[in-house]
Amino acid sequence: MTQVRVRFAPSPTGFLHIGGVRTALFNWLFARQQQGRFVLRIEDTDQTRSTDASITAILDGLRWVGLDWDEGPFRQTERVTLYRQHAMSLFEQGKAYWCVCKPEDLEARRKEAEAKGFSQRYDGRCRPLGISDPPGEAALRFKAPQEGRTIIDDLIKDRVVFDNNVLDDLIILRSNGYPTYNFSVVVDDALMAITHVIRGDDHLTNTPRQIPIFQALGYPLPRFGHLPMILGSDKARLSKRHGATSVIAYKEMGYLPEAMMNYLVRLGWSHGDQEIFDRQELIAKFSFDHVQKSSAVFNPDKLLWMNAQYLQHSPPARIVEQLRPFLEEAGFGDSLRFVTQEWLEQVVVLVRERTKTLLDMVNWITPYFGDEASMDEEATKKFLTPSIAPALDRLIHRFESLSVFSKAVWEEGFKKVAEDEGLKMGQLAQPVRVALTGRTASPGLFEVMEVLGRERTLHRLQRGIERAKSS
RNA sequence: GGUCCCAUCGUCUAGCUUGGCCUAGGACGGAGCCCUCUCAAGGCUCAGACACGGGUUCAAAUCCCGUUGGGACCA
Repeated sequence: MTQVRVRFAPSPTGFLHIGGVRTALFNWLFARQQQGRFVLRIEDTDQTRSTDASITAILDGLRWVGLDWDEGPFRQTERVTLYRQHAMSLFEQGKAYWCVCKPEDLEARRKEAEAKGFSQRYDGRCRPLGISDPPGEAALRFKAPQEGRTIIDDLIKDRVVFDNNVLDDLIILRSNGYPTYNFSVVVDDALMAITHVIRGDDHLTNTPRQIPIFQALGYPLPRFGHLPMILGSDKARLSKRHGATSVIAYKEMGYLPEAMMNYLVRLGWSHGDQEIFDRQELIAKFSFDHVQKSSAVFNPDKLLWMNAQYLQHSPPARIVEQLRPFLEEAGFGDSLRFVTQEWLEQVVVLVRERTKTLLDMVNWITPYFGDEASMDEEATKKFLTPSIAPALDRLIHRFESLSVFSKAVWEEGFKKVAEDEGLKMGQLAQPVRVALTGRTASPGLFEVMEVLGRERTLHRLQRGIERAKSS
């Protein structure tokens, strides 16, 4: 059994998008499951569109989601001589020929063929010429097979059959000396000994063009697997107008990479009814048998739900780790120096079931920093009225008289005061909530007190009374 | 235009290989109820799909053919 080798081969023409991440993920999962190798290759031969910034963005994106590669990143621009050598070797073996057709002539002939309703492929007129030393501008064309059929036993689509007579002699080396996409891919996949080419199904029709090149070059064929595309809500290919498509944008919006991965893997793959998978489970359970053949619509709502699930169930320490940069960003850098990891974890547990992103979480955590809570005007006006002041005052005295500070004891004290004042739980709870957090919505009151601590709880209640009296 | 791919709730999907257990299951989203100190979370309930038409068969979401509709690639 030879070792499984897969690759992810993005073009560095922008950020790393959702679709690319999913392709990378499926490759990565398969590699890890098979104890194979995951190779990263940057297809940057289109120099007009490729940028270094984009390469950086792609690597950052992959690192963020934790898809680590075993080899590379290799850059195609550093391998151009390799492609030329292979192209020339095909020429020397009579498997490729020089084509001196001018681009404008090709275009004219194509137009004509189109008008007459004929096939628009290259007519092969330079093929019989046998030019050995082209006079000027010339491209090298591959002699594609003209008869027979090319059969792909696809890992996902099963058997796909193409008649070879639809293939034209595609250019492998342009007149400027650069290889074309279909050629450099084959040379790389062959030389890198890729055993399984797992890519988007937009490449499915490229595959019968590539297979004969592998064969002509004398390399063994990899297996192919063509993943369905990801679409936007209007069923068109996912693009910017459907919202954020860069993974890094999701990082910035406060998504956890593990939630992103879990969401993406379920987009096209399933394991019965299971929705939540940790990484090890995914590696163990992943199988091409259960990859969907049809394309899938990206659903931001479900991703948000998935993120909320991870926020609720991940170890608090993990969330704090992911949350810290967001707190810094929000201006809590200084406050962070005065709180313990333990306290932060406690606050995370306090608020997490009402948050869906780390950004949400920052907002929910805000009231627990500092001595004072920032007061929502409307909430203050509504609940901190002069009439509630006596009850709050009584509450403070009650709390102060209690020898222990604990959730259970303070809750008991609170209920007693409410009863004595003839107030329903809710009538006293809302004013207290506003006094403690500045807001009308918060976690359970006594959990809040626990996180604030005895002194700050009393202090904020006192301030609440002042507000109530002066309103 | 040519070639190829695809087709189960609005969306992601289970089921399809090996027809019957499917009056089609789960999840997101939606509606409602319960819980409740607010907001959530959670629990329960409801609405919601086998694209269409032919076959094959005692029996089809499942097999075959066609149609329609989406999509990709080629330039």
